Amino acid sequence: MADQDPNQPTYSIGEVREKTGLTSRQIRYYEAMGLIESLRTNGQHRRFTEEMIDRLLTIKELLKEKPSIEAVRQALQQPGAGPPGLSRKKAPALPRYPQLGRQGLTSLYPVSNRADLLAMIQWMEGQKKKKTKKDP
DNA sequence: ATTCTAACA
DNA sequence: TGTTAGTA
Repeated sequence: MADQDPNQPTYSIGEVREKTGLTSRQIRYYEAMGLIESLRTNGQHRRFTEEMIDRLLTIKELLKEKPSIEAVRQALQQPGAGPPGLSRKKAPALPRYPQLGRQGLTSLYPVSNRADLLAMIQWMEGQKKKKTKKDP
């Protein structure tokens, strides 16, 4: 069988916006809500594989029947919720932003959270540097 | 020109 | 959600 192409094509958020009909705002929001993940370039720009695009299309359809992001997230976790032919072995989609919906960390003690800890630290690093347009 | 995050409407 | 500000 053909192995997975290590150079799977990826698309910018602008291309994904055209392919899915979703706005960039929605795409980013769904990611922040943990409905989907995306790749990042060195400059933090999102990249999407075709599978991610399929998932976004699924989310788009699901939102027509499900009234909440919460409901869509649950529907996505159940097998068979997506397009036929695509089987999800895992559903690694949980909110990654400690500030928004849900939390990024569950516990500090198990060192099994290394990835989450690093992600949070990087997020905090980004916060330090950012400028607020409204300074109270 | 495009995207990113945060914040405001 | 859309839009805007200030960056990278």
